[in-house]
Formats: sequence, C-alpha cells, structure tokens
Amino acid sequence: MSISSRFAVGIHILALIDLNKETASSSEFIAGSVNTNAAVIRKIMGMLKKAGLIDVQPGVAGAKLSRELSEITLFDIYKAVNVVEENELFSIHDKPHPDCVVGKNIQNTIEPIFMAAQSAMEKVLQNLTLEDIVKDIEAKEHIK
Amino acid sequence: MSISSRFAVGIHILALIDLNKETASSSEFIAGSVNTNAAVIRKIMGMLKKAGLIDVQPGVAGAKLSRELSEITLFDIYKAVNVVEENELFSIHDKPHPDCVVGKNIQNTIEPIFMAAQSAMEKVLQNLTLEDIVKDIEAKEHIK
DNA sequence: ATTACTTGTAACCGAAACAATTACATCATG
DNA sequence: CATGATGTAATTGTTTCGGTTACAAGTAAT
Repeated sequence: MSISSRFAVGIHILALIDLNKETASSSEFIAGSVNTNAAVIRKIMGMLKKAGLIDVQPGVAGAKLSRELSEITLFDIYKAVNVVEENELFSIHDKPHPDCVVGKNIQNTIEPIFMAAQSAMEKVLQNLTLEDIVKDIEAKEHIK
Repeated sequence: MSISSRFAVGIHILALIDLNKETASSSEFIAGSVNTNAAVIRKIMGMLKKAGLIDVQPGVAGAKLSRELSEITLFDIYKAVNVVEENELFSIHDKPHPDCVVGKNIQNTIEPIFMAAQSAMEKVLQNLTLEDIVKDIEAKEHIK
C-alpha cells in the first residue's frame, strides 16, 4: 500500500505554476513536465481548484495560485487531493467478536493510537509550505 | 488508500495470545475473535513468526510470545506484517521531465519530506509496546 | 499405526483503488 | 466561426486486499 502519487503530482503542479508564472501553464504543458496524461492533470487541478488553492477558468489556458506561496501548506494540498481520509490512514478489522475480552475492546484501544500516529505524520506536512518547496527547487537548480 | 488491516489484526492476535495464555490459542480460536478466516490468521501468524515475535510449531495448537510484552513495540508488529515498505508510504510519480526546472528537482526535494513525515508516524509506533495495549484492554474491561 | 486435530501454503475469487487513455461537451477568444 | 483550452465521464489494465477452499505435512493420543 502506498499513498497515491496525486499528492506528489499536486505539489509538482503548484510549484510549476509558480515557477512558470510569466507564461500560462496549460494542462498539456504541465502534463509534459509531470510525464503523464493531460486529463490526469486536469482532474487533479480540479481538486486543487475545489479546495481553493488555484484559480482556473474553463476555456482559458493556465491557472494562478489563489494564495501566497507561504500560505499554502503541504497539508492543504494533501487534503485537497484526497489521498487519505480523516482518521483512516490505518484500517481496522471490523466486527471483532464481542464476547471476547480482546475482541470487545481492541477497537477502542487501537483507534486513538492510530489517530496519534496519523496526526504526527500530518503535522510534518502542516509545518511545510509551497514556499519551502519552491525555494528548495531553486537552490538545487543553482548548484548545478 | 489505507494501511492494511493486517497491522490491526496482528496486534489483536498477539494481545489475545497473551491474555489467553492459560489455554492454547489455535488459529481457529483466534479467527473467531478477530472475525475472519483461520487461513488469514495463519498467514499473518506466519509473518509474526518469521519476524521472531512468536513461537509456533507445525501441528501443535497455540503460539507463545517470543519476548516480554514490554519488549515488543507496535513498530515491530508493523514491520512484521509488511504493511508499508521502507520510505514508501508516499508514492512519487516517476520520470518527471528532466528538461524542466521543476521536473528535474522535484523528486529530490520531496523525498526527504516524505521520509520525515513517515518517520514521525513510525516513531509513535516505536514508543508503544504490546504491554500498553494489553494494560489498556484490561483497564477497559474492569470499567464495565 | 491409525485417528483427529493442527499448522503451513498454494491457488483462486471478487471488490476496490490507481493511473492512463479516449472521447466529447463546454467555454473563451481572435 | 475556428481554434484551443478546461471539465468530466467512461473504459482499461494492473495491483492489492481480504476471504475462501483445498490439501500437504506435522503432532499427539489412543
């Protein structure tokens, strides 16, 4: 199992829109950079739009970020592209036997632990913004 | 996407083996408590055995924990049942276009972030043991 | 040693998620 | 109106998951 690459692609899309802001980034152009089909990009951009991260208009090429780079966290993108449901990173077997000491209590015991583990992971994403990403890409570019 | 319930079931199995240690816990018995098929339990127990967490003998009913409750972390179980590969909790789209500033650098920029997020989640699991689970189950049982 | 019960596996199935692809309706603009 | 863009639905192949059946091989008691 693995978290969908929609998340990585979402980050890619937003970074590209910013770094290429002089010219319009059409879905076709972005698809070339990501190396996938334009329809895949449009679907993900639809999610980003719905989440209020970008502004796109039907028929008109390109998109713009709705907020400052520093105001878009990786967690915002993560939620936008819908890769992990709230408190459902870990799945729990359902209907354990209620007449068993373990079966009766295991879900209530495990749930808060799974939630804590998921939260720890998501907190890392909350503390990073697109600005961090873009600056890192620029830094790596200058080294070469 | 969601992390396989093998992890939750693995915890269930080990807790049950301990809490039921007066009598042998056959795969059939455990399957009843988990509410699944005995073959599923045997497959997961095979993984737990391979990881050195339990001792099982072909033909003889029941299993025993190989270590003390406090010496088995949730992370040990998590690794044993093979639900998430090393540094692959998040998947990254491959072959982004090398002639693009973003495509060229995005993987190197994102990878350490994804690793950090995964590590934060796994650290929570490392800090909890089967003893915590069993004690919590017992506590919940006494309230009722 | 025969019987009964167990573990260990392999094979197969249906359901769900992913990413890719094709197709087309809709919209904007020169 | 012609061109080129977005929006979206339908389809496909692949993979993973959990469940199920079947059976070989081991153990233990009689």
